[in-house]
Amino acid sequence: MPELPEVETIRRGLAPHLEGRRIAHVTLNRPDLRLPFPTRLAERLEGARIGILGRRAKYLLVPLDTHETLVIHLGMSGRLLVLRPESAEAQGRFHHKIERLEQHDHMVIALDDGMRLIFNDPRRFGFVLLEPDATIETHPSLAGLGVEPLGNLFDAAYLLARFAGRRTPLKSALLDQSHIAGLGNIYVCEALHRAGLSPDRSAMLVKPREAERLVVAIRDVLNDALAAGGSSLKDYRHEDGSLGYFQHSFRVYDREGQPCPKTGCKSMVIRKTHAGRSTFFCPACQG
DNA sequence: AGGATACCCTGACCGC
DNA sequence: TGCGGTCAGGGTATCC
Repeated sequence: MPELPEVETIRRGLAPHLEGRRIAHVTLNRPDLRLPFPTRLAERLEGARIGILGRRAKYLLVPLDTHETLVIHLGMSGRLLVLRPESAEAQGRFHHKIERLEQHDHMVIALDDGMRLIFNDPRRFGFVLLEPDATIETHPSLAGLGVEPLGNLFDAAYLLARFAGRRTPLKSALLDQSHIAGLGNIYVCEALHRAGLSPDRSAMLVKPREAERLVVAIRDVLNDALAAGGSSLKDYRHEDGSLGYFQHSFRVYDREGQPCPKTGCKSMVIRKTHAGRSTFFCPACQG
């Protein structure tokens, strides 16, 4: 489920429960996810106090007073839950269909106030790193990441420079984390529609004025998603990172065959694949 | 070297 | 109800 807005929403949701807490106990229920768990992960975490949560692209950063940072990537199906040990919520979780989730609770971090942070991931495309603070940015997984799309370094000039000479379709270029870090398949589709640009355009052929539109569209779609996540956060009593996407805000994603939502456009959303991933777009108003 | 493809894994869904 | 095929929001290894 997680692209940048979802990971950021999870970060905000987890922060009040984790920051300042000490890790009491760590349970690993298998040796690996997509990657092996770091060596001696439990011992290195236990006793550590958690600092201010951060985020880089789709990575959640959990700094510790041991001068190491726990890095969590949720992959496609990863979820983070915070549960009270004996709460009604926990009981409900067990007695309802969600009990199946426990089957994929791969890492459980018990805090000094009794709360438990649970990393659940059915597909196990997620992974966990534990690295010294000083070398986080140079870790192979993070070293090649491009700019944050909501940061000051992201603008039309940057996009044009990165796209120069790239024949790849615009859709693929936007998904490339080495250009813009944090966009995923959904928000790329949404941003292209908002900008009125075809996913099939060669990246190198995007004009300056179009790049401006694209930057605005990307920022807007991410900020809208963050606002939606933020509003749904308020409704959570036991904090739960698994907020999901704000379904109703999608204009083209997963809407194959439905009318293009752009005012005055009478065409239909179609689907095609780029580099193995589905792209949803309007062939009429995305040129 | 850049760009497309295969693959990791489980679950949901659809048509038969 | 079951079975097979398809698809899924990500990242990386490996090919051309």
